[in-house]
Amino acid sequence: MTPERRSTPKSLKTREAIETAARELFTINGFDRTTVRDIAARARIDASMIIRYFGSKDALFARVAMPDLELPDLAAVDPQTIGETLVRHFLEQWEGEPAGGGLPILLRSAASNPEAAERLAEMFRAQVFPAVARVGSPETAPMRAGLVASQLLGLAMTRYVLRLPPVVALPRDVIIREVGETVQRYATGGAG
Amino acid sequence: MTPERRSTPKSLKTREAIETAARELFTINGFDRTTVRDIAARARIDASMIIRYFGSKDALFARVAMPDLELPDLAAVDPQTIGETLVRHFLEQWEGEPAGGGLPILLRSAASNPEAAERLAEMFRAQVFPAVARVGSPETAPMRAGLVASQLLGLAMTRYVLRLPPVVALPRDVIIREVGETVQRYATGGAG
DNA sequence: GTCTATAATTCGATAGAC
DNA sequence: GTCTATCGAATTATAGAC
Repeated sequence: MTPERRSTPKSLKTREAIETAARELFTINGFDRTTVRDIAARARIDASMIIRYFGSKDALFARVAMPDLELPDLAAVDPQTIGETLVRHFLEQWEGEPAGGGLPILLRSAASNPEAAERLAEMFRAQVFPAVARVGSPETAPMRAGLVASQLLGLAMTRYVLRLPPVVALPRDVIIREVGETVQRYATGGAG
Repeated sequence: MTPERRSTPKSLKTREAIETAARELFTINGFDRTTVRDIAARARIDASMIIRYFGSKDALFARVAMPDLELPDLAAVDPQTIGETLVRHFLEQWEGEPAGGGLPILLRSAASNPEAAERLAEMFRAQVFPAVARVGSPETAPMRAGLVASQLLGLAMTRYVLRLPPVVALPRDVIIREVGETVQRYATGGAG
């Protein structure tokens, strides 16, 4: 009997082990400082398997660095709490699952990897901009979304990448309140 | 006659050529993606000269990546305009001189280079924190300074590193007004 | 499907001639 | 003071045995 063609458990397990190890190391050290050998060692397989399964280091990175904010429908929430909702969701995305959602990977690598930077920009354009556009004047939407992005990315940079002590120490509810107020003002164009 | 010992014009010129090239490339590509050969080629000298003059690539990076915000004395300005003052100064620091002040270098490399990250954090701790501490309750100073840092770094990331189009397109006075209002609230603890 | 062995580059850094 | 030549280590990726 030939083995079932629709699923190969052994190789699937190896693939997932590689992807998990890659996500963890890319998140911690960024693209440049993560080697194929490091990933292989963590996944407890041989380095050549990574090339065999994914073709190249770049292809593996592209595979595991596909963030999705999975933003809630902002039209359904109270317009007065849009800021807090965005910040809360953003925090959960970062701190939720291990190696949260591909976003940390991109932020780590965006500064020195043009492809990662483009992908991060694209994610904001595709997910944050439309959400913000819905709650204010269309003509100021790009500006408002850009300001929202600047605050959210700055929060992530200082809290998760730079790990500035006072920002790391901030309780989650304080961040949601304080930064939420800023995002609220940016998103709704409080100053016109 | 022995040549004057106190100054060696030839070597000084070479040193400066190396430092200038290094600043430019570190700013564009970050630490990891900049090779000593790249720097040598841009400075139009041999790669071995860089090691001879600076000892190592790390030492050269440390030499050219020493940012100084040169913040104005915030005690001397109107407390109601501290936010705008901080943002305006921050923008001028970035956009002023070529390869503005070492700050872009650090931001490019901070995500994947722990030493650069530590140095960037130290710069904020040494220069932004005291300035913010002066205009509000001492016990909330770290939190307020951290929030200020998050917004300023996020602005830099989106405008100069990621180059998000709507943030790049923002006129300088709009940034000073909008982001300045946020920084003002963070710095003075507007929400308690 | 997995591993050993290695090719082909590229890196930072060194030695020494001139 | 500058360059040529090169070392030794590390990198991604490949070829082929089992």
